[in-house]
Amino acid sequence: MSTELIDDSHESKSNFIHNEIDNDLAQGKNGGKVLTRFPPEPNGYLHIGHAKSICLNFGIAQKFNAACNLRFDDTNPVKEDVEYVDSIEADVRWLGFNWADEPKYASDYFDQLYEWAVKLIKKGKAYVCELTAEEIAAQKGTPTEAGKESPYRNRSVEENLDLFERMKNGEFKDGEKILRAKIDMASPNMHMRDPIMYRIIHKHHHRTGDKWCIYPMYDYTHGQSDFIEGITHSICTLEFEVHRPLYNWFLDQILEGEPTPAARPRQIEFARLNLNYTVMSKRRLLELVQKNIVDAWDDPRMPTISGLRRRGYTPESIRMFADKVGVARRDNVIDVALLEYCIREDLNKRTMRVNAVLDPVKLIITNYPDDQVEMMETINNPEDESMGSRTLPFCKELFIERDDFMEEPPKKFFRLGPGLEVRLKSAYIIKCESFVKDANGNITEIHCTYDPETRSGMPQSERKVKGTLHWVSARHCIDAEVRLYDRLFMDAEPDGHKDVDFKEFINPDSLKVLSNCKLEPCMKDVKPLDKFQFQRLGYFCVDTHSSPEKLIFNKTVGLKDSWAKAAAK
RNA sequence: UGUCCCGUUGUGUAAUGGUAGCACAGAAGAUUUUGGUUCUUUUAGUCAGGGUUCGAAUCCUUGCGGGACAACCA
Repeated sequence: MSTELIDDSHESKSNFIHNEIDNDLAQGKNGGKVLTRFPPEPNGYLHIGHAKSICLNFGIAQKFNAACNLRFDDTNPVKEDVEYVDSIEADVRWLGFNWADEPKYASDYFDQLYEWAVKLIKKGKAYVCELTAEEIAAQKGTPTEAGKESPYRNRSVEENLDLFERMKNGEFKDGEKILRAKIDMASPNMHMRDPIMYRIIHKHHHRTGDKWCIYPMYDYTHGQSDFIEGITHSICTLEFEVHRPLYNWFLDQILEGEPTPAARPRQIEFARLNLNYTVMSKRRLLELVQKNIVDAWDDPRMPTISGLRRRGYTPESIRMFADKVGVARRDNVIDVALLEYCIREDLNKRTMRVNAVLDPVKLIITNYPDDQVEMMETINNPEDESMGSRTLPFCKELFIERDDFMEEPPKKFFRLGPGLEVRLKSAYIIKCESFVKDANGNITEIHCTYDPETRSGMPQSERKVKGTLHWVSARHCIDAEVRLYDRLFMDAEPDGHKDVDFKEFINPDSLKVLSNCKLEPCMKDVKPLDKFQFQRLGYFCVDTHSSPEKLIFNKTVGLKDSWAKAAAK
């Protein structure tokens, strides 16, 4: 396949966030500086929704000649793992983006965060609380009803300082005490009702080891991490909009009294991506993996970046997709057809066309010399002349697709049937004379004659015939396994039903393994992730578990099939 | 029965008070040694009412609809 990269860096269309940044720049904010960040929690693999965010954040960096940080929000050692850190770095790089400097970690800021927490305590803005999780939930109130104040809320600064220090020193068990911000239990914003800043977790952390047994909550960490890094624009999804006042409150407290406070990040929210016929939450995806409903995080049916990669998607196609879905604030569900359009668009330009017969039936050319073999020249990619041509062997015994023959074909069937004529791509025009069936009524052989004057390139080959079929030589072809995929869920929004678990909608036929596929001999040296168009069928990608002894292909996406559409009517 | 956010063809996204456009999907046709590609053509939209204005998708207002928020998750 072509290794030429498609430069799509200038295609990126504008969106409301770009406009806001333009406005900020025009007003001279941040001294003309722009810095964004992509802040995943390393508790799962990245999915296509993250790809949207990655393209947005790194895309802003490209557009404004700025940089984008990769920062791991690793504040919860219970759920996080280096496996995820590694996969996230690999996925971002594979998508084609480079972050500024080394990857950053919220855990790099634990010391600073601790210092600031002490400062808040000293200001009387934070206190150690001993309520249980249940008690806190009970006294938190509801969105329409104010909460109650904790009985520990008015401890002295000295006592809070002492207790917090002892929390840090490991004197208490998990859950015994927490540090809370002292804000307003009656706030209409639930996040302002004395949110938790620190909790006790006696657990080894992938970066800080056993240094800490108290870990800051996301809400106490995220805004300050952005501030520390000098992020100018904190782009995040809509659900964090209600957190914004809290982030601002923390920064207000921390920066109060600072002589020349540094610029603060501006948070701008956008609507997360939803794709129909799949789920898009790490929790759901984890469940699919853990319950072995799919192979792994990189199962080709998964909407993960690694799954799409293994399925045969290219970084260019995913970037094109991110660009086409746009960025806005209203809820959206994107049709997978758009994703499929993007990958077809890309693969059409770059993949070599090869002959592959997925469900083979033997075709015998009765008037072709028994031992003759001809090498037929064929073009590698009609969309790209520079990809050249190759030859493939033709002989008396071929395989064609079982679908390409009908015993009693309807009128508009432009393929093979008794008495019908078709062209064999890059070879001869043949005519079906007869066929053979076994005891079960399955067709085992199709007998045809060929017209020697119609070899491709000869004048007689110009003759009009209705259909052109792909084929392989039965004496030269190689075997392969081909995996066909269908959508993982049968419902357009499997996660959108209040009373039905999303797993109820799993498509039992989402994977179909074809083990008797025949490929033309040029395919014997393919490498994992090599991509091809199987002529007339679709785009296929060599699986990561494929080997020369056992070739395995994944179907990325089918070609548009107007015949299937017409036949279905 | 709180606060906040959001309603533009089927789906997504533009139009920053001045011609409602683009893409995908759908339909019809042309071309084609892939029923692919490419190229034409085409269907279809401003949630509803009221107001401001010469002029409203855009501003105001009321209603309707959708979403977010009550983890020692992020």
